[in-house]
Amino acid sequence: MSCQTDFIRELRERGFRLTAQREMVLGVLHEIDGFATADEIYRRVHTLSAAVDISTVYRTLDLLQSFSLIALVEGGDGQRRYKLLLDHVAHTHLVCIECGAVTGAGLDTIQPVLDEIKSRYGFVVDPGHLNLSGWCPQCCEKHTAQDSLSRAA
Amino acid sequence: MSCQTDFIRELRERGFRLTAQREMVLGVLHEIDGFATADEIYRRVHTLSAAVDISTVYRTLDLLQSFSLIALVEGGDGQRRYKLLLDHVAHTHLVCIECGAVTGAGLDTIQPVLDEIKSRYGFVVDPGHLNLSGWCPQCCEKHTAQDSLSRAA
DNA sequence: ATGCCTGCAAACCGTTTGCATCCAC
DNA sequence: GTGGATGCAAACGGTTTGCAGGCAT
Repeated sequence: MSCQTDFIRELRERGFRLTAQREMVLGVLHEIDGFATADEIYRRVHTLSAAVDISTVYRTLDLLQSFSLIALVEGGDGQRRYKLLLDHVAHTHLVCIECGAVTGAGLDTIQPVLDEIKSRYGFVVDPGHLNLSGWCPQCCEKHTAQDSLSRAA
Repeated sequence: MSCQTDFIRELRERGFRLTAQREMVLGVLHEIDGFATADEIYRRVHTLSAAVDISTVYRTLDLLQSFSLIALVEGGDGQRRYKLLLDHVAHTHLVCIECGAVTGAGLDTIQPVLDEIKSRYGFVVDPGHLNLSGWCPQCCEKHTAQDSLSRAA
């Protein structure tokens, strides 16, 4: 896996050590191939080896983040969700407010917006946090149905 | 203030009561006219009347949210920030990952992106959560300076 | 008078941290 | 052997909740 070798190379270069725990966290992230909470990652790792602590998961996630190997979104429910960045292309993530589901989106139209933001406000949008909140098709349906109900009441 | 009357009307209509605490929270939100954490709001309210609890602030914010009178962003620091929605126009907010500062942005280019998302993914972006994370001009400067330092090391 | 709303305090939960031990180097 | 990494457990901080008393209606 290229991210695996990336990770090991980064570790070596910066003088960090390669441990079984770090390999397992990375493996699980790769296996999930999408956003997952620290707890979900922890539980997956735990099935591989019971002797892995949640704090180690957090510390490894911090490490991966410092290597820019993962993206994170702040879920509306107060939990952070992590995802392996398999490529370094800017991806947009659509985060559902209701159910927390995250969908990846390839948007051709987003770049001009980012350029506009940079030139007008000097604000640099982080490609690793390119997230938009709203309602996924399923919840959107429920939401609008609810709205018309409460409006009728 | 129109939001004040909106609020009172909503309260009356839904059978809720108008209390001094709720008025104070709304007043402070109006005074701030930008994003603030629950704690910041609490402290401002506290100067007006020492006998107001943080839990009441949270409960009032929940209420305001259910009335769609406030917007909220999940800060990168784990704190939520709230803002009175004075108009119902879609505003974009630029949230700094480093310092948590929030800047409002009027973007002409954003609408085509939202349309594209809706038509391609059926995902409806919430105008109240239209936030982009990244680095504000100040932190951006620090960040890039740090990067070149660590790269040099 | 009624019951919604509040203050208080404790619980909650995701995340972080201190420290003794362990193991990759 | 040495110091970075781990597991354990406790602390932390923002947010939520249960409950008895208070006040808007």
